[in-house]
Amino acid sequence: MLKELNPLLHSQLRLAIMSILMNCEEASFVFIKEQTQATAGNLSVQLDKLVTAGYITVEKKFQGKKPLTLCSVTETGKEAFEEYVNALRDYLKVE
Amino acid sequence: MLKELNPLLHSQLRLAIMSILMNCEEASFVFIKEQTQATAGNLSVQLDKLVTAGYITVEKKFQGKKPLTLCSVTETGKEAFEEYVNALRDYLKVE
DNA sequence: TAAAGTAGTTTATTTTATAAACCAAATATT
DNA sequence: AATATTTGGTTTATAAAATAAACTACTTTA
Repeated sequence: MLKELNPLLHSQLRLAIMSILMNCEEASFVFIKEQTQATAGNLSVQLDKLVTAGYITVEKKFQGKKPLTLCSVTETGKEAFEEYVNALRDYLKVE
Repeated sequence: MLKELNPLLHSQLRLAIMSILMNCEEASFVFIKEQTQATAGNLSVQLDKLVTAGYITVEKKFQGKKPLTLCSVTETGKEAFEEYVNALRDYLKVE
């Protein structure tokens, strides 16, 4: 029987965000936006959902006079991502 | 840059259906329903979408007096599934 | 023969994703 | 020095998708 796929992670944009954050210590809003080609609005909404779930943290600072939003994945987020990947493997494997 | 994930395949239930069909020659409506734990209504709708996309074929017969709906993946479906898997790999890999 | 089960489909509702509109501050333009 | 324009976002509205509930038709069982 196939396992449930965490619906919070089974979304293209949120998965892309998590994928980026799993591969670096932190990433800015602008960087994630460029990498994912997402609109700012969509990105903002999806980041919020990941924050609410406790999968990422968001820090808002200033770089000189420009706002700078930095995101990074939490321990909970890492675990959820890894569990998702494991669940997904069963769907993808073809003998 | 991350590739687009085929939205028709990036759905838990449709992915599960395709996963099952990638691993056997054909599967019945009832079998897929059991394996996926989907409701009949939801399964019916999602099968239709896969048929419309040309990813699977559905044959309706009778087994004695009971209806028997058999599904199997098409060549187009196999290709789409493999492309999806490849695109997804980039999201999952963590160095 | 009435009730319950099987194998589905259709339709309505809820959830989700996405885009459009908006806001505040900084920088560039005439 | 007012006025666009750009940057870095958020909020809200709309479109699309998933899901569940209701329904159909036929069969089996009590």
